[in-house]
Amino acid sequence: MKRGVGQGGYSLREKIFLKLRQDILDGKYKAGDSLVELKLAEEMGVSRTPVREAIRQLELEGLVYSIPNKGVFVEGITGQDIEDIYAIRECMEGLAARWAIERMDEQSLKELENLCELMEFYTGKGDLDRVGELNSKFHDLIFESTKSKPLKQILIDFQYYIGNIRLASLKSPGRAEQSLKEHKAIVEAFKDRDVERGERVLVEHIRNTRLNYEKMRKD
Amino acid sequence: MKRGVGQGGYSLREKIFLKLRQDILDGKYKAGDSLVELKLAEEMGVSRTPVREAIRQLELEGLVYSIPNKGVFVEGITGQDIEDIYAIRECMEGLAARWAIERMDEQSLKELENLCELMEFYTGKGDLDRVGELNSKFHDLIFESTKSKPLKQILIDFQYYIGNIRLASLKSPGRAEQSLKEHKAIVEAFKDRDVERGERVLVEHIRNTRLNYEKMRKD
DNA sequence: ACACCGGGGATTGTATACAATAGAGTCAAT
DNA sequence: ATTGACTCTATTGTATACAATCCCCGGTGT
Repeated sequence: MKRGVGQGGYSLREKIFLKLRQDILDGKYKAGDSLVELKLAEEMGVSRTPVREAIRQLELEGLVYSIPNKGVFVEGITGQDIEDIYAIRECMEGLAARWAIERMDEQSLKELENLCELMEFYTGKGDLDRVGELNSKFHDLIFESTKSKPLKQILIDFQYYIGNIRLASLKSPGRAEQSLKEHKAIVEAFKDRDVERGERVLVEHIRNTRLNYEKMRKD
Repeated sequence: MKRGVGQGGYSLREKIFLKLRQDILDGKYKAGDSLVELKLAEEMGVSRTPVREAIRQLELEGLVYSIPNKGVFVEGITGQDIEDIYAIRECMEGLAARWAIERMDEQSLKELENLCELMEFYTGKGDLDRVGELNSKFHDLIFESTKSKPLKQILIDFQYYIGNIRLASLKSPGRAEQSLKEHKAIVEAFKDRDVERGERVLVEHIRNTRLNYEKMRKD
């Protein structure tokens, strides 16, 4: 069996989906660009079939739109979308905090603490890419701990959408240190199983992230 | 060109996607049932290709999960999922109300009012199926008016998920009349462009819907 | 100059053919 | 009887072939 995208436990379709999504989110394809199945297939050394399937999924996620018999076009996400996503997260992360605190087991709590310590370590070293990665894992773990399929689905998707933005935001001066403090406060509240406080500090963390993004956008 | 699913402006894939999703939501396929591409394709008189694409989309929505080279299985939505969805909507519809009131144009407002009047008419006639349909349109119009792609995407999907539940709930004694009152209050607040009040009555409406659902579930 | 119409290329939509894999059942060796 | 290897079937994964559609573009008549 020939392969053009490299192995790794995923099917071709899945790998292509992830790659295309990342490329769109990275801005490699801009809004309005057309994605031609055959062209993509050749670039990746596969047939049209898995490419099509990946595109259908992107379509459902709203990252591309397709005009029958004409082509599919990148929709991308706009600045407005990102603002909206932050606003939505401010609502939903409160819920996430509550459910997670109520339902999280001890092991996950330990893991959360551990992630926070790692973030501290890499923040000290100034390796912000790694910090961003841990940051994602941190929040993913909270989402996972809510044990709520619908909530997880939304928040994880959003997390991908704004991943790059958040990383850039993390690199603005002083933000990484502030962010670390906020994460520590979250861990403390979670460890105390204090729903009220957990909700408050997590929502505040999201708000600060958003404010930092808005400040950054002006420059 | 032969067709086995009937025409209607949609591609085969899209029709199959909608049909499968409806069947899962209707409980025609229960959780754990396996969906075999070839079988479905033959049942619908089409080839595997569009069936596959539809299944990939269902997978992304979380309604089925697929084990490579083994099969795809229905995940469905559980009672817990529905409760979660109501909780999430209670958060998000507040946001939706605010944005919709701020951004809705006069024409949509008129349409909203009109939908409400139609609901009154059919509630009087006791045609609750029709009322349920209008109900969906009513809320869809609000979502649309937020002009927010991320918010729309979430709420419209959720609306599909719980569509059947809501319809059943609407048929419990007295609920239709109560629901109508709440919709009228929503329209009034929207017409006055009163964000505070709009947010309050819409969230309250969702909460009542949820409470009614929970009451109904006990019987 | 301009509206109309038709050919042909580009692109997607659908069907089919072939490859790879997982798992169940069988059968022989111990 | 148990275990281990092996074949065989069901199913998905991928590639390719063919059909339908859209639209650009050039020709033609007025």
